[in-house]
Amino acid sequence: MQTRTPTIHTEAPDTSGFIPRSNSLAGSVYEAIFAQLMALKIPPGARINVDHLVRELNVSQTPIREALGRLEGEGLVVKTHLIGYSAAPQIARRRFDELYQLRLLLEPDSAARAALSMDDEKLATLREAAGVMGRRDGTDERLRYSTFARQDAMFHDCILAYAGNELIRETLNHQHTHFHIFRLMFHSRVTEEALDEHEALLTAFAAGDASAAEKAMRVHLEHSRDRLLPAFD
Amino acid sequence: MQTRTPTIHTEAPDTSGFIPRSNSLAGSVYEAIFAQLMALKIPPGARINVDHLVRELNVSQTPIREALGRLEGEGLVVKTHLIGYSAAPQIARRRFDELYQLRLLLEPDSAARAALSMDDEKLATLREAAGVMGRRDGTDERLRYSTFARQDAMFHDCILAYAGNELIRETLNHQHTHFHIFRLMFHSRVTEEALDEHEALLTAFAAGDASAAEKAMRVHLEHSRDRLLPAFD
DNA sequence: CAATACCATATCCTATAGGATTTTATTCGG
DNA sequence: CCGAATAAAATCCTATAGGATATGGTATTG
Repeated sequence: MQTRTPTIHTEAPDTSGFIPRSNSLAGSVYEAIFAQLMALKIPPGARINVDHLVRELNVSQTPIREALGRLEGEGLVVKTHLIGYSAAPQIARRRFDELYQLRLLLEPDSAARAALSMDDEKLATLREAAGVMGRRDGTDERLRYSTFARQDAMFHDCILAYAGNELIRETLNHQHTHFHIFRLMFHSRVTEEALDEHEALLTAFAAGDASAAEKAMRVHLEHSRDRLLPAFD
Repeated sequence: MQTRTPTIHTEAPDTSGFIPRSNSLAGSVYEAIFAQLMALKIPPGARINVDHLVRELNVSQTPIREALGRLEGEGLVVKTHLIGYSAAPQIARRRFDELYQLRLLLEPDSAARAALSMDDEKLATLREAAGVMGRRDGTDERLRYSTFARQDAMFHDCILAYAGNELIRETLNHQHTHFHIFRLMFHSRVTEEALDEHEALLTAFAAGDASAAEKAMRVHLEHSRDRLLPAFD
């Protein structure tokens, strides 16, 4: 039949010179739902109706179920038999503490390793990501936070990349997905402190000082945690 | 129509007093494929034919695709558009190193925390899991390894449970899945050393000595890594 | 003999239809 | 007025069918 006209061709531009395998419908659906989760269009805990998605994305049920299964495997979605899918529940206080405990075990060490392998090019990239130049005021609060969140995530991810352990990087990025949703829910205000802490890290990196980088990262994470903690009141 | 008779009723006994929602077909299929992966019935890198599974499990394609999607989200299965699904490739040397680096960052700390919250009951459970009594010889090599692998996994998981951080526990268990497959591929022989190292940990736990437990775990992991390293030659 | 083109098969991908179960709304009785 | 039972609707779950694409073998040609 094939009378329908899928409206969600994401079609990644495949920069890395591979065979341009056009992505499957299931893959496109996955990205679409993922985006909705990240943008809080589907809030935490809300039910996800398959039929609605059928009409909205103009695609049949099968690829949607496949995509939802994948999201379930990643922990972003929960399935209950004969009830259906729903977005993963809001992060709880306990999980929040556990996450920062995990970050404190992994990221300071990664900062130290990154410091040891630092060079001018990497440093420049980090400076860019740190958003030192992003201190402009006057923009509205929402855009301001959105910019900061992206920069902060990029900054930390760069450090993990330079540390050289892809497994740790993937692990933390995975958790960051949940974390991002949490932060969005609370519209946590951006403080200038975070940027100062980033600069402290940059200074350590510039000097190639591993132990200083480790310590700076530890301080940064602890402050970050304390800044977000009031959200649970 | 429903003329078929599914042959894979796993039907978990739901010990934890919840509503006895009989698990969905997709869930049963997931468990069946998962078991085949863990038992190396589907070796790493091998292609996974959906039609074969249809005939083998006597179930239609849809729940199979949903289950495969979930396995993909967990990283145990890889999908290539218009090619199909295949089991995740064998763990590479690099990933092996990264895994032990991750474990060395997380598990010693967990051992220390577990030591602090130790009591008689937990200690008894750990002794049980440590397999101190499992030193019997005479059994065949294969069963012997299988027993050890299960005990070792249980032992480490118990420690993580007592450490109190569920997120870390989940993270490591997730990785352990891949690791298990790796170990099975190489039929790595069980040495008595591992059991000695477990006993050293138990001693530290019995004394409630956090730093001793941390150190013992670090030593155990490093030795474990070195014992498996020859597999890459 | 080697390389290329072509065709048949296998496999994947998507769409549609129908049965099973839960949820919700309505009605009746206390 | 409240609670329980019943009926209807919504939703999920599974099965089947057909189109699209890749793979592998065979024949043909240089």
